[in-house]
Amino acid sequence: MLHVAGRRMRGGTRGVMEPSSNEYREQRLENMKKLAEAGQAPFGRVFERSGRLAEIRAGFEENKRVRAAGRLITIRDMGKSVFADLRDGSDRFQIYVGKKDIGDAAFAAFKLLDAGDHIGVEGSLFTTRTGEATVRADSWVLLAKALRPLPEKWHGLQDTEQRYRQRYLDLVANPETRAFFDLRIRAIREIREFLHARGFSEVETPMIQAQAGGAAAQPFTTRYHALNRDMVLRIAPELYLKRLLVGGFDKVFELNRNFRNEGLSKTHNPEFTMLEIYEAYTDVRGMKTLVQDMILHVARAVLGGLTVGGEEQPIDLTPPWREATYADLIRERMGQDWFELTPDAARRKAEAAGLSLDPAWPPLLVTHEVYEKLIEKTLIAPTFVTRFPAELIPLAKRCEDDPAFVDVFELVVRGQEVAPAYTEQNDPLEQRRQFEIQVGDDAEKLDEDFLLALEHGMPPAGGMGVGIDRLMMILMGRDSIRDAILFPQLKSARVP
RNA sequence: GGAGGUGUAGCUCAGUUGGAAGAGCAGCUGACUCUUAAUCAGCGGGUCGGGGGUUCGAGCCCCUCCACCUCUACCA
Repeated sequence: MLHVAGRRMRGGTRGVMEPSSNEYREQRLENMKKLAEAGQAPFGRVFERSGRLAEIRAGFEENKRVRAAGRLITIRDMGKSVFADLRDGSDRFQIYVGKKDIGDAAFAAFKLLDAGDHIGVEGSLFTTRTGEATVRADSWVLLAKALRPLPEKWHGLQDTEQRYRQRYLDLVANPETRAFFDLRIRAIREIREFLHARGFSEVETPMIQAQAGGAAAQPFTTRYHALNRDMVLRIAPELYLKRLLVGGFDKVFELNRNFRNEGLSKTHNPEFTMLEIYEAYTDVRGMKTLVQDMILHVARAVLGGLTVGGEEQPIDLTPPWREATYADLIRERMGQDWFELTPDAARRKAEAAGLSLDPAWPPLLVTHEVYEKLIEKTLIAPTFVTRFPAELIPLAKRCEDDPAFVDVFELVVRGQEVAPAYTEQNDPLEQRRQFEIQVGDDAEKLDEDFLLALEHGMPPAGGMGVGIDRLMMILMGRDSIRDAILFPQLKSARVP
């Protein structure tokens, strides 16, 4: 086996990813052997450090004794002295290893180290002639040998496939990747704190369910052996969160993974992180305030301001955000008489605008295609699109003044749907009718357990879902969801 | 699922009309006690994604398979 090295797998015979023997690995194995002979165990154990490198930097004092640990990133060998950079999860820090300081044997052994190795050093802090804070080592210990080289230091790791398959290399080699995920982590923490501060309880509901509900998507199926039956992974937590409303949780949220059995695209990953929020005794207008406040809070906390999305296409989140009805947006794009046109005339007009339409589609779907293909992607600044046709959304309540529409909004930013919110349907009889329309003749698919819960009385409530991966894409100006997820789904490189 | 693009050294990339596979970084050897992409001298390193074909000759042309990227389809 040659050269696989985690890069492209060999074609036709899809090899299981296995260690390749190459020159680099052989050399490092040789160095490891020599280090062991010099008394350095290649895979060490605990090393008590004075602090992370950022803490050592913050507490810098000339001649202060410190113990520092990290990964060797670069090594600048000057002969009888060596400068090298250590990196840990917090910072980069320079160390200096001088032959006179450390002794001939330890110095010779130090030269057997390779970039990528983890070491610990003990020594005193000083400032170099060029003004850089540095640890002058008087002893060092190997903590872990790296048998493979890290990606190159200038260009980092560019190969998209390798960046996703071996994300750890991307994280080591490309600081901006690490920075993105640090911000994602921070944003999620801020969302939780924001909701906790407003009295919401975070809950966990089943991911393995007998029946998929709460959205219209294909589920992943799985087999529960002990019960001898097929189960599905949830496509949404909605119906369980509503059961909790019945049970008396009047402010709840869940922030976790959903699974949808769909194709991959730059905006779709089959498992994605979703925030769902339900609050009793409010409605979609309560959700509007909540989501706006929440996104503003996250933007301020994580990015320090309300201009988001990076430099290429900055988006100003300063409120108030635009609000427009679905029908008005359609009329704005397709003409004021759109809803008075005959179905044929509307169809011709949509086709003239560049859409290709399925002949079987009723007027409602033709109109919705106009919205999805011609309008949504043009909404760059945050926009609440309200009052969708009732047929499209079976889990929401009708508008009080016009039952043809439901009392909902969809928050669209940068042409992407970020957060749908509803005044939730709490009438069990009406909910049953909607489900019956949805499932048609297949009565077995009716979620009787959920309807039973509703019959015990669900308080009126506002509910909302926020796609966290897409929210991060918008905040950070990334075009691909694969850049927003640590380990995005890829086709397998392994033999089944 | 469909269309297009891409795949060359560990990494980042060149490679002309089909005519002897290259550079930088990394690696190895040597020099060098304040470097910052250290510097200087020298040396190795290739299944050109896999398989098949055309040709005197293929990294380059053809077929096929694999992966990634983009568009598209599916997706409330």
